[in-house]
Amino acid sequence: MPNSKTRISKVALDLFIEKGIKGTTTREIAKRAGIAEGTIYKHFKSKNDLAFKLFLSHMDSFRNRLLESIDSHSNPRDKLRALIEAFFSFAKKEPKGYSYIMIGHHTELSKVPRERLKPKDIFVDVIREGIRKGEFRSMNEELGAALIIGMITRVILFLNTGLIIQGYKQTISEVIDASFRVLDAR
Amino acid sequence: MPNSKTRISKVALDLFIEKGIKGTTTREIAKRAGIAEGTIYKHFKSKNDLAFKLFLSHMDSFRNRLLESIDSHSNPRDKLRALIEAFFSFAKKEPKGYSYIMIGHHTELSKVPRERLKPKDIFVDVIREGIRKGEFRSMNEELGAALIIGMITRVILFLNTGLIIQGYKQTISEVIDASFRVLDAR
DNA sequence: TTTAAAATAGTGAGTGATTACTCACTAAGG
DNA sequence: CCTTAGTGAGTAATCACTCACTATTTTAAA
Repeated sequence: MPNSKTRISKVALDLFIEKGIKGTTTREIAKRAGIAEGTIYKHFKSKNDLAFKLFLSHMDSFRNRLLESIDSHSNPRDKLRALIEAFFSFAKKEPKGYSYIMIGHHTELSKVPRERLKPKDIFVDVIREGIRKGEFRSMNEELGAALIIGMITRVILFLNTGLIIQGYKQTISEVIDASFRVLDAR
Repeated sequence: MPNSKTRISKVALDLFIEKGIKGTTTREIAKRAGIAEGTIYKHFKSKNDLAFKLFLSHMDSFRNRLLESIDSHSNPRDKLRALIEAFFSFAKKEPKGYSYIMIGHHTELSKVPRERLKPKDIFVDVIREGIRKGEFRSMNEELGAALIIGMITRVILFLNTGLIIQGYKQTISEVIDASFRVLDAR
């Protein structure tokens, strides 16, 4: 019966987003999940272990969505468009998971093993392929990924904080256009 | 003798970056600053007050650097170039201040009064002017600012974590070029 | 200028509240 | 019967902050 474990994870995600990891107490997690405090430690080694496992699971789920989005496409331009759409779609459909990935970026990402495929790597691969095929201008692929991911994440932040009021679809298509302007070979 | 207050601020900045605000204790601040714990409370209402005042002061100093960078220029393209250069320059010359602004973005920015001019607003103003003068393509100015600021901050993050290995100057000039490709009217 | 009073700066032991985590125990499923 | 799941009171440590006190600086009246 993995019900307790699931509830702990759900409640912890809410609280970690709301009050931060350090600002959330194990007592409150237990209370909201309707279980005893000790039960948390039957499933997780520590509060930090819970926070990290949660980060890994949402990061992997995000990365998998990005991977799925590109495997129906063959040329780099289509792949990039699909990646950007999937990025926005994940942020919209799983706002808590997305928030937690962004919040945990500073504290948790450094603990992730180097070999684990991260969302960023998918962008790097697509951009590299695009450069090789002459569709994208020649540049450092990591720099290209930074430019594109930076635009996407900051736009989502502005959308979520109400700074951008125009429609979601319109905004996504403008980000895609801007991305091609940044990357496309002349 | 404002020496104690200065030392508290310096040491707190280091610790807040290293361990987060919640993860830093007043005891440790006092110890590293070489003063008694009670002294902190002669200068700041609480630990959170210290964290917030620190955020405000570095955000203002950053914003002022951006403002200074543009007032020798008159056309929007030159202003934007100057803004981007000043952004990178601040991140390089005051890495702790810059780090703290980025780290406190989530938790502290929401406490800043709406009327206070923020770094983002300067980008919005320059982009708006560029659009009005026909130098930049017509678009939502907040969206434009999000695209440019997103590229800059993510590139700095990649630089700081060693993901981009190529030279600093080369990288800045590529970010400037990319920004013009995003904003320029054809 | 002298000096007394007031305000400010600094101290550090103390406090009550809170913390993550443990442990001896019970329950139950395979 | 043994492993796993769950309990919740208990614990030692730690926390931000206070307070009674001393030291120093500022103020301003004589």
